[in-house]
Amino acid sequence: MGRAQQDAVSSGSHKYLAVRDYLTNLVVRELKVGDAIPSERTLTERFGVSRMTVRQAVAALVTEGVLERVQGRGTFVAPQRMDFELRLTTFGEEMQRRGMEPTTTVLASQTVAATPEVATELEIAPGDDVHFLYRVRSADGAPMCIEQVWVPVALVPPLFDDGPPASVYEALRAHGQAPVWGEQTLAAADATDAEASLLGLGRSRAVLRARRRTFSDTGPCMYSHASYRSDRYSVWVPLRAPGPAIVPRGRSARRDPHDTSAPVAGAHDGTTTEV
Amino acid sequence: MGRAQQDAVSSGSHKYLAVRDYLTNLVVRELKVGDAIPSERTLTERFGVSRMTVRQAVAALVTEGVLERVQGRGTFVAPQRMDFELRLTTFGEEMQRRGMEPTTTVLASQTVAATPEVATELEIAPGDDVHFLYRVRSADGAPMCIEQVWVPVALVPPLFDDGPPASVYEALRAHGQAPVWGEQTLAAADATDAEASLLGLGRSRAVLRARRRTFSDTGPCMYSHASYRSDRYSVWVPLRAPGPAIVPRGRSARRDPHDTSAPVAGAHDGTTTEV
DNA sequence: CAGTGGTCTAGACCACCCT
DNA sequence: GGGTGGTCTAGACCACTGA
Repeated sequence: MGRAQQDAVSSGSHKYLAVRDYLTNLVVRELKVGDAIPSERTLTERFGVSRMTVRQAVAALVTEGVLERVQGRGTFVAPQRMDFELRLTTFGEEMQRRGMEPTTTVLASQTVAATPEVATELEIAPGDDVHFLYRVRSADGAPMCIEQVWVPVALVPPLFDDGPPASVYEALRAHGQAPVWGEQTLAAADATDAEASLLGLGRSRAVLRARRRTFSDTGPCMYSHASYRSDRYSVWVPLRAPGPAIVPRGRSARRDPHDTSAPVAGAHDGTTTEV
Repeated sequence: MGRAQQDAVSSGSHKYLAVRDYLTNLVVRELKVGDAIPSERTLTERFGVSRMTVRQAVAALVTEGVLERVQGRGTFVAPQRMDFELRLTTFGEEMQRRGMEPTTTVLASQTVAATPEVATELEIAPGDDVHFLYRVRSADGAPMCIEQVWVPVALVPPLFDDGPPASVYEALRAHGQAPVWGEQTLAAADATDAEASLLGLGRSRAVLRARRRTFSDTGPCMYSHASYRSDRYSVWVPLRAPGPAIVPRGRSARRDPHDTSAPVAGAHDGTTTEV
């Protein structure tokens, strides 16, 4: 390893990664929003690399939204993005970020046979065993939502061995099925009597229903229903201007470049009309 | 202009744009998902440019999610993204994409004084004149949602000169206030009597409420409320796993690189708890 | 004016995939 | 082995910004 002066943050073997990590640390540790980073030519000298290499590092952070370039002036720390997607977080994490105390009442925790709906969403056979968890989730002592969760037993047999986990996502991570992404459909609905009673609803019977599929590297790992009190919960969504969509001509007979043997999801553009 | 053989699609003066546009057309017109594009070295020869230039063009399309590179194999048309954000579209566009016939009943179209709420959202003074449009929007003849729209008169005085426009977004575009992005809060609610009657609700009184701010280059250009029938409308949202956020140390005293004199939106992560 | 990022060249070697 | 993308160099000129 004849690399002598290399920055302490050197990561891996690629030079642009060293530069990128240096910049990342700079942004996290020293700079404020609006501050300029060292110029590309400065970085070129400091790291002894060519300018294209520096630009590759900077470009990566620009793509991530961490930096922004302004021609003629420099490259600056970008104003913090407001998380341009909903995050795949647990109820507990979500509440803690808001400074609220999450609590949970478990109504049921058992193994059941997958209903057709659950089986479809989890891409398993109807009747297959699934872990089932049924909970009321509260924030600062007041009921916030009712949640039903299904996880294929075949995927993670010992998921509930230590009793119902406080966080299913945590449990999945611990068993090598870390959630990677998800999709969720939101709709308004009238609370059922059971929901109204569990949530302590008064006159207002409207609830926000979320049906969520969570995916790990290997496919769907969890399906869940949640009904939120409409007076305590809303969802913020950013909207992007529709660019002139660039869409390929059709599906090729060839396989995917990666062997994503699962069927490719069709076009989807956010809103859904159910007729 | 001594540019002789240049591709017919040549756009602007930059070479990488010519390559990018060539590839865009290729994807739109000839290729299917999973097809390979010409190799980088092939493009190098075909356009008489260096490889870095070709890579810049390809990189742009990879960033957009149109292409994906696979080392050792080639670059391929990516499976169609399922629009990883809600789109900023008009009601009409939305319905037409679903093959439904949109119709509109205008209940009111006038100039009114901004209420405190509207003024706040539009960043104008309470009492300032705003264009106001109040409509019932239907799909295939059945009421779908009720919509109220406010646009500052000072921003686009002649907006309603030709009567209420079929599409406010179109009208804004025509008057140099093209919508660029937006933000929207979704919540469930119980329909008011007026809403129930206009939407033709039966027993189900739940509606999905969307409060939306739409921004043009210069700031907020439109504020709107919409109440959707819960039995005909739901929203699909993708969920990304929370990455290790890279966050700058704090706000700099300096001004933004661009003179975004509007205050920077605070951190936001999708869900909102209203207490 | 000097300094910045934006574009571009004409090569090079490497890691990886497929045959 | 031959082709692909991934990384990298050491320059160059341009467009734009700010003093």
